[in-house]
Amino acid sequence: MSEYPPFAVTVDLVVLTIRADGLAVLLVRRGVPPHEGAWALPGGFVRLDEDLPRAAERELAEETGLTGAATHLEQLGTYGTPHRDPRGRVVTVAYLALLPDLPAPIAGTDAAGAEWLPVARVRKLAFDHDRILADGLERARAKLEYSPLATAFCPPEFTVAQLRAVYETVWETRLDPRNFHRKVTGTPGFLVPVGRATEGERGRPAQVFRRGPATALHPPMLRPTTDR
Amino acid sequence: MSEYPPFAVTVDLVVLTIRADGLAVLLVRRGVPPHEGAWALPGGFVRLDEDLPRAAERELAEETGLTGAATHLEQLGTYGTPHRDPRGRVVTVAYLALLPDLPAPIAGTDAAGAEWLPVARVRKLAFDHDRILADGLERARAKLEYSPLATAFCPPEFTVAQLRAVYETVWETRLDPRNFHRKVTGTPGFLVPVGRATEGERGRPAQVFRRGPATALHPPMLRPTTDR
DNA sequence: ACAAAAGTGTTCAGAATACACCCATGC
DNA sequence: GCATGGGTGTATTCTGAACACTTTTGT
Repeated sequence: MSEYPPFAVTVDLVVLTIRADGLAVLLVRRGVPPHEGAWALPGGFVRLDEDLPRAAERELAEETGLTGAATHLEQLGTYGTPHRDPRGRVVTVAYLALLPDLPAPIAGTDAAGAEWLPVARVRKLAFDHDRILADGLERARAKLEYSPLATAFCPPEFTVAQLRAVYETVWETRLDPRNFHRKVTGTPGFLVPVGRATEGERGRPAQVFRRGPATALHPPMLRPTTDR
Repeated sequence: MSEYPPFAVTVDLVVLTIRADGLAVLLVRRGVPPHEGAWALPGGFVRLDEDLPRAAERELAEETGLTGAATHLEQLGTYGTPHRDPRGRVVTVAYLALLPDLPAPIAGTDAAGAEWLPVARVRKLAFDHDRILADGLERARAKLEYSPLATAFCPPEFTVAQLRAVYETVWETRLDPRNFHRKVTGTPGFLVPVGRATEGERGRPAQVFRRGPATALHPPMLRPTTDR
């Protein structure tokens, strides 16, 4: 293989979650050049014997302490402009991960500087990570419409109101609670009732659901027509 | 960079067009090992100073003689399983290209063995190209719904009937010509009338259109509910 | 005149929206 | 009781499917 141009290959992660202050992305502060001190997406080099999704899972585990089971992880795109990394020719495969709001903070992380930052407050990221983050957000927003992906932001068991909060946060809109309820419970395979209700909350107790087996939503959830 | 694991990076192309016998993909017959003699997607190594989309364009030009202007080219996904190529660790960035049916056959091509093959007749491809092709087809089918991509299969000027034929071919369905006409002409930015009509065809002459400025379709075109 | 394809009008069914209203809990 | 949120019913509006029908050409 020495006859072919040698590239370095990395994976970078757009890890999104929903917190009290809105949609947040996991960022690390770079401790070494290039871009020392700048915020960046978590990521790292792919090992020679390692599959790409596995490398993404490994990085995610290293940064968050999560053993990926409960999470959604999908390939977002590949970025390989020649001089995106001053160290040499680095091609990065970006992955999008969606996590529920974690009760425990990030534990056992490599990068001591890892932090959740509300996406609205993200400024200048290292390399081309601004672009990658923007693509990840766009992907997430779009996929809420026609896939059951919103459940990836929820814990294993959740209420319709929690799910609605996900949509409202990611889309930055308000949705009618009554029509939303009818729609999600009426979409086959989206939600399966656990048969239990919440207790100790204000107001009437809510039914508890788990994610259903559907992989696509028919009909899709529709964003209010802001004529995007 | 010598401290990081060296990868080879290639681009592979899923080039689709529509011909009299249906949806067809551009394939080359491999002249050298591995998989010598097998059909494969066109592609090749990315140069060290070359951007990824540019590498894809270059390969497309080499295989088809096209100077990409008129075509649609988008990144499809990246495939990097450790042993997908027996020569070493090769990560390939796949691109999806959609072309109108070319009046001239493929000229000035490198790979003498390049040929259009109806997608229904494709059998065993080299490497993991079966998977890449399947992903490309799925992407194309899905994007016809919510993007004006179907026009990429048409020449610069075309009729509603030609556009409908694209949908019917890619989706393998029949669409009602009358409702289809109303729908596409009523979707803002999809089509712009040239102000001319066809001549010398059977039946009433058809208005001629060009692709409009829209990048997404609202409302989307809907596949007949085969309950995918 | 006839066949063929383009394009329009009309009807009907189902989906989205808006919102009145009732239900079940904590305080 | 009252506030709070969960959930249902219903009228209205909009969209898509079905299809009868008219228009404009070639033969």
